[in-house]
Amino acid sequence: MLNYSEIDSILRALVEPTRRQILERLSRGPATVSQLAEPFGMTFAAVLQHLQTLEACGLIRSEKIGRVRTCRIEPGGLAPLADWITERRIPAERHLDRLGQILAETGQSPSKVQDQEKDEQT
Amino acid sequence: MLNYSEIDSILRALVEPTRRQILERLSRGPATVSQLAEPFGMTFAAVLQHLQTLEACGLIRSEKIGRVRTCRIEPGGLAPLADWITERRIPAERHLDRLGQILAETGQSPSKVQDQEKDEQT
DNA sequence: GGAATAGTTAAGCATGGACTTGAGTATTGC
DNA sequence: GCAATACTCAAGTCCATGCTTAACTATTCC
Repeated sequence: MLNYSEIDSILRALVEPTRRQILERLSRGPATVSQLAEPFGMTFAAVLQHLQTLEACGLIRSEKIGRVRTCRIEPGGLAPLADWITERRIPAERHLDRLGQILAETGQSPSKVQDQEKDEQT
Repeated sequence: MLNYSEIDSILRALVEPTRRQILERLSRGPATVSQLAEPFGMTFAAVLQHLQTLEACGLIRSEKIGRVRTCRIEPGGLAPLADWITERRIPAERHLDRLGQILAETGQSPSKVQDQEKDEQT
């Protein structure tokens, strides 16, 4: 089973538009904190907080050489969320398949079919 | 290009743990508002607000028959987010591939390779 | 028709998180 | 050494959002 709080921290990181923009910028190549802060109409400190959030949940990685910190995408960072989505899409689609199948076979009312499916929750 | 605010509304919906739990419950089959509210230690009205949020961004669908509203998963609801993730993973991985390739071919320092890649931003 | 049920809406409170300010530290260039 | 650069940290403000309460509507059962 997947780590619940990992998904939580990734979603909390991605929900902020500025952080998504930072990710887009970094997906085109590494950048320093100054370079990342420059295009945004906000303070250096604010961007730094976003970077810390992104790094804390494993979406980016950074390395400080001298006084310069360079940030880059953590390649597998989005994998947990991608997996979470996959896990939630498959049951939903299987459910639909079974529903359609049973309806076609028996011609029962949808409510009766739903009652049947309740019993098979795994 | 993908609709920016669609991703935004989906992420805002998913970031709330209660709403993710509601989705998990619904992925096992349809449920009424009362049924969905029951397991949560919060008021009916609060759960209703979550349901409205989920429906507004296309993650669930609901239908009212008589005085009972039945909710179910909207099968394609997570697709825009899944696509967004895919689009962001591929460039990141391609970048890594190119970096490795160039390093292997030329034996240059990583910083020089990064400078080259900056110029080819599309 | 009237009570019970199922849901809906609006207003207000409380908390979390984004952002700013301002002060501080480490590194580099002269 | 000292000024400039690049970043770091802490405290405080402000606003969005989750939750509650309370009043309301529509439907069903007797």
